[in-house]
Amino acid sequence: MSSAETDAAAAPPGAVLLALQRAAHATLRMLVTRLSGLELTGSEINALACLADGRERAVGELAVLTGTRPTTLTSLLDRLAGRGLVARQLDPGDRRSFRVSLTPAGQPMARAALAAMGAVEQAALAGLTPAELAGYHAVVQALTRAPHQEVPL
Amino acid sequence: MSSAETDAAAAPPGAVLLALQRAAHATLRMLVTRLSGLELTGSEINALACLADGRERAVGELAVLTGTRPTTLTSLLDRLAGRGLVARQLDPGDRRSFRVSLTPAGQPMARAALAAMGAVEQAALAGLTPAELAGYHAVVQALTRAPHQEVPL
DNA sequence: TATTGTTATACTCTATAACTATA
DNA sequence: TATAGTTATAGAGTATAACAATA
Repeated sequence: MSSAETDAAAAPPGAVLLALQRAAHATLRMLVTRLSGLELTGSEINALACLADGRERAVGELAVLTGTRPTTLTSLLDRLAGRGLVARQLDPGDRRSFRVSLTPAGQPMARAALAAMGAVEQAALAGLTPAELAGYHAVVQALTRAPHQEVPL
Repeated sequence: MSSAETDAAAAPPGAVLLALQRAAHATLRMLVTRLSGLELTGSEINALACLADGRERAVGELAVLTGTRPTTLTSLLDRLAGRGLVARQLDPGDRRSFRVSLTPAGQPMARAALAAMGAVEQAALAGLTPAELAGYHAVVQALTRAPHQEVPL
């Protein structure tokens, strides 16, 4: 009974997060390369892909989806809005909040961003099993939701 | 026979990479928070953790390990060297190349960085199975090694 | 000629804190 | 009082191209 639980995070400590950083950097560069014709940065691709389903989101919601902070999104959205790809509208229900949405010009860009992600995934994961993919999602979700605690040294 | 292969990258396209970005951002912030007493950025933590085993590495090797570019590492290593945490020495075997190593002051910092990664992993992954973790590593490695091709739109 | 790493430049990402407006 | 988001500022990350030294 001990091995299943104690081995879960075993192997060299840090290997999970080091591999995560490498993969995140590598794939983001792949996306920027694939979409180089669109002149988008990695974070812009990430944000557009999160909006590709056509649903409006508050800035804070988009920050959660992209893994960034609202502060970061302000300038990123300024840039996308300046290019006419997204629009910000006051939320009538809570007028402190903005609803971010794709413009007609932004929709194909967002779909292209999401499609590029799908293409990278297909190219990379063709030989893997559904069980491996399910394990991946379980681990990544657990990491994302991990306690964000400060631990004094 | 179709499902195992066709489903590997199925589910919403982009879900794998979007989740990867969220997890990478979230965990990096956890590490910075945990190690806030050490005044290290996320990339510095990542680089130090890669050096924590005590082995010297060329700048290019460290770039591969961290998922960054040599250009990025130059200023990062300048900063760590300025704080006396790492040293760069000419490689006698290839005098174009630098060997990067931890100083005595850098070693405990690097060990702390790696230990923080291990702590986040343990906190997050306690309930997961070895099979899930193995699936995670398979997916992340496949993503990292994916073809880095440019695909015209 | 090709490669390693740095330098220079410009832009993007990020964190912090202060601020506005709204709840 | 608390929250959503922006603004301001400063520092860190990134890509590109040009460069030096070495292979």
